[in-house]
Amino acid sequence: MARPADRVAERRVPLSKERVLRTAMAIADQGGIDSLSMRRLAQELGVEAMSLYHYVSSKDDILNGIVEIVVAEIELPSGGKDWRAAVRRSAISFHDALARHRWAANLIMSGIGVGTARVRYMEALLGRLREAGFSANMTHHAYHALDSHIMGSTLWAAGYSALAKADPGAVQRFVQKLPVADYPYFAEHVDQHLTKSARDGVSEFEFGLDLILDGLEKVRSASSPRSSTRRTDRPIRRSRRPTRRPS
Amino acid sequence: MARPADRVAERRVPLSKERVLRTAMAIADQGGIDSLSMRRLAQELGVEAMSLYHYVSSKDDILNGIVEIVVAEIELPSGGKDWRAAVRRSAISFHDALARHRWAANLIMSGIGVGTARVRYMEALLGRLREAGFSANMTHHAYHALDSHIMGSTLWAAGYSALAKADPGAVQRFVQKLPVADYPYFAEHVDQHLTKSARDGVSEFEFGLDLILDGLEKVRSASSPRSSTRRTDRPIRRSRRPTRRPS
DNA sequence: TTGACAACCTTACGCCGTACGGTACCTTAC
DNA sequence: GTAAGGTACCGTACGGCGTAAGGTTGTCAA
Repeated sequence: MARPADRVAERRVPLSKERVLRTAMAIADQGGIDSLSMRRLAQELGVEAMSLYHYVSSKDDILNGIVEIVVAEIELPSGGKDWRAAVRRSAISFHDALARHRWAANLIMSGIGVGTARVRYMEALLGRLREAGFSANMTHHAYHALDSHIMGSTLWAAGYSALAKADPGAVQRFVQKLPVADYPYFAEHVDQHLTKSARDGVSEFEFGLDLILDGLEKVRSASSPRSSTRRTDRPIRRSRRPTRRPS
Repeated sequence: MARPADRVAERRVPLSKERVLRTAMAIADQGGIDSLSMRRLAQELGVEAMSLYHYVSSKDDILNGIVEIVVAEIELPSGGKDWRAAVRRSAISFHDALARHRWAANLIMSGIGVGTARVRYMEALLGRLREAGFSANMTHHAYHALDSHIMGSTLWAAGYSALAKADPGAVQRFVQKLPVADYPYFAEHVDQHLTKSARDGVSEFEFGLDLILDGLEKVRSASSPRSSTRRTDRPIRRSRRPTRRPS
């Protein structure tokens, strides 16, 4: 087809895993995760689908990769006296990252692999909690309470906004169609979503987050009443050596 | 190519939307939501794929339908004085329903339609909160805090157990492979998941749930001080009752 | 007997992920 | 100069997916 000279001149940016992942993210950001197919991605890169397999091992590899990129965007909790403020900021940063890439939360939750960025985030948050005086057990619970809230909250918002984007006005139509007399509270709730003024400036996410943080602080101060910060009463238990047979 | 007589004798249970949905649920329960395809479902019913379209309008219709069935399994919060106990029981019931059908949480969160069972559940919970003395605004926030926690918590557990089921020992191998010295807290966290004894009998889900409920009760009793003369404001202890539910 | 109707099937289209096997170009060695 | 080998990319094909369009069969009322 094209003469060698043309082709040489044209395609001298020879792809890379980085570029593949960035483009995949862009597609997912724009058209949703379902619009990301190998063929579509290849097309975007001016290449055939199978060529991508020189840089990634499968589509799952791509999905893992773009999730890692999102997780890497999260601001890790800083050190210092105020554990609450540090954790709060990190959680909001997490929330924001997921809001920027609405497909990410669903991917994270659907049993995808844990990459280095994810481990680093968890390590930072867990460490920050331990450092603040939480016991190992309490830290475990605190982590999951925070993580659940972040994920659940963001997933809901993502689903809602996806629907609102796909079909604006669908919510109004839906609520007008149902017997309001039978579901007054539901109607009220939907109304609150439609008229943002009712939400008094505090997002649903931050409200729940503060609820959890307040509860945690109470537990923390109750369990270590006088000690200021470093009170690692228990040494960090090493992960068990292979007591079981290493496969 | 069976003869007419055979066919008449054999297939005289002529399908129905109910039967289609039940079978779809069974497939999803057993092999995960990805294993549910129209062809597979039809095969299970001894029928061709296109025949299903006489009972459902699309695959999404099926997904909506099975989600509704799951939601209908949730125990609605009962009336009475103790709003906290009522909401708590309902939340745990929700959690259990999602645990029985691990694909459901992901479907609910991915922008699927809201059916009557879902509306009924929301109405009951919202109404119960209002009745307990929460303001409209507070009820809105409380609902989302609870919902986020239930969804987030269950989604995480679903993903984790799906991975553990698909490849038992993957977690151990993963944690042994990473540099424990660099990620001591992460290693500790994983260890806590592997040795359930560390979890002292209170599930991650219930811990977070009680954190939220305690926080809500505090807000409630602060905003309506006179109505809290009942004994409901007991100290923040949670009942140590093990939520046993043989599935 | 006829004809309407419900229940179910056949075929086909355009997607999808990816296994397998090329081919074109670049670098390096002789 | 030329041959070898590696890197980057492409063509073809397979089995699966959801579903549009239309065909066939069995049942039953008129």
